[in-house]
Amino acid sequence: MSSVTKGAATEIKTDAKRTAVEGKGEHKSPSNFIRQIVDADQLSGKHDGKVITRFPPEPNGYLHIGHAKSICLNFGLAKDYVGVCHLRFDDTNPVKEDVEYEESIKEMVEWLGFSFEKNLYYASDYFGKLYEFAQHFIERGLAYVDSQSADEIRANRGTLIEPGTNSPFRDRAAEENLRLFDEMKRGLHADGAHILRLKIDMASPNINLRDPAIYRIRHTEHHRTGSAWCVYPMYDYTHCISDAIERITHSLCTLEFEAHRPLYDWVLERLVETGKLPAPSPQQIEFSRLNLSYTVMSKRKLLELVETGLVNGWDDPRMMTLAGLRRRGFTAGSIRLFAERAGVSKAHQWIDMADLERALRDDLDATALRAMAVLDPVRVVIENYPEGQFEPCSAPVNPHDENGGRRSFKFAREVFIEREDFMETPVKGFFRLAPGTEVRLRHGFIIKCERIEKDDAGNVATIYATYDPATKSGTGGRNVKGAIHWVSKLDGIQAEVRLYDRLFNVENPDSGEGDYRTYLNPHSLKSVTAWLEPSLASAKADESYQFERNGYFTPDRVDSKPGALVFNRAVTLKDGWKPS
RNA sequence: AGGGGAGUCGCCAAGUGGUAAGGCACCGGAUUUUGAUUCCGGUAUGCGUAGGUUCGAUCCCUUCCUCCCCUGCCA
Repeated sequence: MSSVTKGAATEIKTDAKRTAVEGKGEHKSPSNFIRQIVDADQLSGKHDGKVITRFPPEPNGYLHIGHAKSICLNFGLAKDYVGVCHLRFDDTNPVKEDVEYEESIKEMVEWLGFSFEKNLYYASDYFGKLYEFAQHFIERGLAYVDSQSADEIRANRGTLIEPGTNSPFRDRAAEENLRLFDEMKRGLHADGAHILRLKIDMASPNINLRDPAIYRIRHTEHHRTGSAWCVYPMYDYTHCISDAIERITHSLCTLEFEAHRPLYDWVLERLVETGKLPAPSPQQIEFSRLNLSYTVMSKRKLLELVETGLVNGWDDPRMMTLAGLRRRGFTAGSIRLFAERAGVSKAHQWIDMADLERALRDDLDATALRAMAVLDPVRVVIENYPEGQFEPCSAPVNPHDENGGRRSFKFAREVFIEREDFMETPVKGFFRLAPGTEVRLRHGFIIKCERIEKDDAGNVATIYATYDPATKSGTGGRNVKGAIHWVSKLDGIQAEVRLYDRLFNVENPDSGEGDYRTYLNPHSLKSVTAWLEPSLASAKADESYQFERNGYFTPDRVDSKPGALVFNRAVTLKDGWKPS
């Protein structure tokens, strides 16, 4: 039987491969071990051909790039198999959760391009059912109320190499357990006075099976159920049951839950065998977490960065939160592309920040609107161009889109160019502007540097040049090797541009050697006043621009206002110039 | 009386008995009014290690090594 399954699965795989090669339209994701499991289940008809996954965040913080991987995996898998993916809030611990987080999570999942309108669930909606099931476990002698203190329980749990010892309350009669559990629920006991535990095996080599706690007393308002409950179910007990209630077929989670799977299965098996839950049960499958170089990802550290003011909030453009990435100028498409390129496996994944940046460039090159902007301006005076006149110039809004229209700007006597596009004594291979040499002002004319003027500090203050009237862009005249961007003083506008760099200056600030905060990059944010071409005056947040030869920029969704624009640099363009 | 996982190119990652896909990075070359993009071409005699089985091993068996996770009334 297994060989039949295997052979057929191979055929399907071959099919998928052919589609990927031939298919111009629908994009097939690459194979991975999870898809193999799903393929096998499809073949055996285990779930009647259905694929139902879920993304189950606890609303206790903001989503980051690591969550994006999980979101793309779960929603992507459902989409590819014509199934559905639930968004389920795992809201079982009211002391840590808040609607603010819930709203942010929903917003970000939607932003990433995934829909959950008809598939929004809450673990808290199952509190009633979960409580009934707990009584059921008690009645069957599979759960008991433990009245030991937290310290005692910890001490009796044993260690990694020594078995635990049974609680003195382990053999309480079912009736008494039921009564106590009811009292716990009715608020008759203080936090910590009692706890409900599954009765499994205190000597199990898997510590998760040493009578795990499944209900604790918490006299706390829950953001959805208010004060209806004062006992709250715990993760291991809640998650598997929630999955089963929703008929999740494949429950994907990260590697650290591997040791919890036997518990996941234990709970469900016992509920299925008495008909409390339907078969087949969902299957938990673990994959490796995403780690990114030059950043930290743990909720605790992210929170610390925000609270100590090391960054400006959860949506600081340097943060790897989804809110931060969006504000920085990352597109949803680029994050989906990144997640797909990263892939899924059980091996530890250490991905370079450069890969994220590369995905953004790849996504934006095709669609970003083009404009010229001079970030570090130096003045150029065209001495043979009369004052008070101008020459209209234009350029495609997007060179990859012939129907995208054109933008206009004016060439005039005074323009600004990038300081780094001029060298007084050019190194070998430099083909921009230098004394006596020519360069093209992109979309404009060829100019020649005649002489320069310096300020008291010895910096170039003004470049005096002449232009060749016969070389206007598009007229088919002669050309030169270099072309640089520029903005004329006549119609250019000024704006703040924020230049971001990685937040940390070491690959793994989390390595454990010293405080990660000592590795903060002091130059992660630099603000400049730039000259922009006039078409940028109407730029809006959520629009991505390529500042030609510079990088991709987007108006800051918080600080940018009409007339007082603020742009964020999401990423630079690749710079292939290496002086040699 | 510990248990559970992972090791395939610089970074990811397919393949799982028939002689190492792909992406990113990198290196050439072509085109280019963005030193971008695009396009062509190149890049693992090798799959942590040492043995074994086999006509044939990344894949099966055994040894060893390295790394990660688990002792919350967090998820």
